[in-house]
Amino acid sequence: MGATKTHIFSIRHNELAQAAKVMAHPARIAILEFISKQDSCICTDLVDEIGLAQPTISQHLNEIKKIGLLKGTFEGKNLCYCIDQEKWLELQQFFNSFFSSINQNCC
Amino acid sequence: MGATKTHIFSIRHNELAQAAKVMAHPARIAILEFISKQDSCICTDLVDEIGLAQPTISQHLNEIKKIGLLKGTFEGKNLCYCIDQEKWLELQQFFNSFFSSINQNCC
DNA sequence: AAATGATATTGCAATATTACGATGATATAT
DNA sequence: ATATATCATCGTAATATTGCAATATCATTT
Repeated sequence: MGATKTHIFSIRHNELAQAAKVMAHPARIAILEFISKQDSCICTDLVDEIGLAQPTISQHLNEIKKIGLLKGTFEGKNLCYCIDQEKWLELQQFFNSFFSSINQNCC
Repeated sequence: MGATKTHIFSIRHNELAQAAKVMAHPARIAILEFISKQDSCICTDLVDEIGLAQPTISQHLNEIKKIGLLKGTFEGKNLCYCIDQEKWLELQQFFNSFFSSINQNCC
């Protein structure tokens, strides 16, 4: 017990949930917003900006990276993380079509 | 350790994250979708439809209720849960404006 | 080549989430 | 009134998430 029973749900439902999960933490919301405001983006800036320890920021970045929302250079010094525009728009549409599909009223 | 440091984030970031959290589980996505398709909605239908135990469905419904997404009759037999249209649209706009604000490209 | 600076990884503790059996509450039917 | 049906709550086990110190990695300086 305790683990989400992903196998009983559709792929679409699982994917939506997984995408939502990435945004289900204020740090990741703040990170996405901060990165979008910068010309180039380095993890240290984020550590200063957000106020969490560097490993924690790194972990959050990884969660965002996992679903393909970040692109850029990922190795070495002075990394440049950027939001993948294409993926971001795809996600926006994904959410929007879900929101739009829930529109009937019954009460 | 272990708990989200909500106090270091803005109210807006916390609210967005909290709303995302509600959708960050496939059962809750499925529940929202199922309810929107029904004329009236009873928890037992959901138990049959989703395939989780009744207390688990009840818990998930509660998470959705907490952010005000459900309205209807909540006591007695044959409950009628419905999605609050106003709140749902509000949430859709909230997400949409967040998605739209992340649109600059740096790489 | 050693030092430095920036990010990643590991390991672990604290807390949150998920799930369900048992039980409780409440409304309707018999 | 008793039985039944439906949903809520409690208690608890299993698992996931969050956060950080310590450490590792890796590119750039010196």
